[in-house]
Amino acid sequence: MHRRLLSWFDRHRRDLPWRRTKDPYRVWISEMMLQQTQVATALPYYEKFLAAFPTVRRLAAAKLDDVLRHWAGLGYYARARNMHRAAKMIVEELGGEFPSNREGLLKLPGIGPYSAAAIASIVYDEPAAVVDGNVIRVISRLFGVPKDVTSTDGKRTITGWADALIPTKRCGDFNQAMMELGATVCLPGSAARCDDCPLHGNCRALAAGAVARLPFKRKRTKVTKEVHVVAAVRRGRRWLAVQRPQNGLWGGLWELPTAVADDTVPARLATSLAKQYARQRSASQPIRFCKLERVLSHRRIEFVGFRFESNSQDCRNDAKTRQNSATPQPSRWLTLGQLRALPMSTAMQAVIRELEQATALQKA
DNA sequence: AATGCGGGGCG
DNA sequence: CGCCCAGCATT
Repeated sequence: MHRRLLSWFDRHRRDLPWRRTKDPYRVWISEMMLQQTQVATALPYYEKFLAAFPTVRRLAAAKLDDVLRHWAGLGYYARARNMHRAAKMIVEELGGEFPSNREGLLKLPGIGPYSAAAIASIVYDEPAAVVDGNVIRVISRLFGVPKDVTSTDGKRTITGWADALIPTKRCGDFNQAMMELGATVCLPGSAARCDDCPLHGNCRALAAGAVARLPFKRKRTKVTKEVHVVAAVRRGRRWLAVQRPQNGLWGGLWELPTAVADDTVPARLATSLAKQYARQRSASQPIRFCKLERVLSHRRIEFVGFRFESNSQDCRNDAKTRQNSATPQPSRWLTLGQLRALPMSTAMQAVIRELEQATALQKA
């Protein structure tokens, strides 16, 4: 496999300016530019940047504004700021010499696992495997990795394969070949050009007809964050429970009066909830009894619960479902035991457990 | 483990 | 236009 890949690389490698040198400074600049950035985008910047800052000492001596000016348009400007800082560190602390191994490179700002391995392997021939987006794609297909590559476990698996594959000779070329394959042949989705791939005989995804589906990535269901305010209103031994609307989240389940917090202060929102559902003109001082988080498939909800003491005596209508214009949802005054018998989301069950503990503590 | 950080390419 | 791409630092 190494032989096939490297001979393919020898024949098909793109002639890129940073491949004509083993100067660590120039390789470093290229690797910084290529983070999250395609070759075609970085290309016009590379020579101009090096013309302005031909050595690490010149870069270190430059004004940050000047460095940023030459970076303008490339994006992720922290890369330029980190490069400037790293250049100063190299000049002032390392006598102008680049760290000559992965370990030392990793200490520089802006150089993480990928860049450290890339520079160490290309410049110093250190057998450190790179894992970038291209390598993730190639390896996930080659070995048919069924795991979500955005997860810690999936990333560990890919890195494990990469470390196992890295040869002791031509390490830099091997790394570049893997990335080149991903960038030009083993393309995302159905753009993959498997007919042209030097490893098509080794590829489990190709054999299984799964190329277009790999690498597997968890759907980025954008998780929205919400704060739900809960009002626990007590009259003697009974608490006010309401039923949620039939449609939507937790449709038809019961709960303590709850509302999605907007900009208002949670305690104020809870107070207005308490007044509305208990049909009172005023409410007691809110006492916070819980703050807990529940993660659903598409949202992360923080429940903030407040307890209220109601002074009205009218609390014996527990069995009856009540309807009125102010509270369109059915509501009941119930003991904790009765409350537990109602269908409720696990989130609301957790809130009520907190409520029980808080009131038990209060008695004790 | 989640989030912010740009800009380019795609359909 | 919205969606996908994907290293590092920070929290």
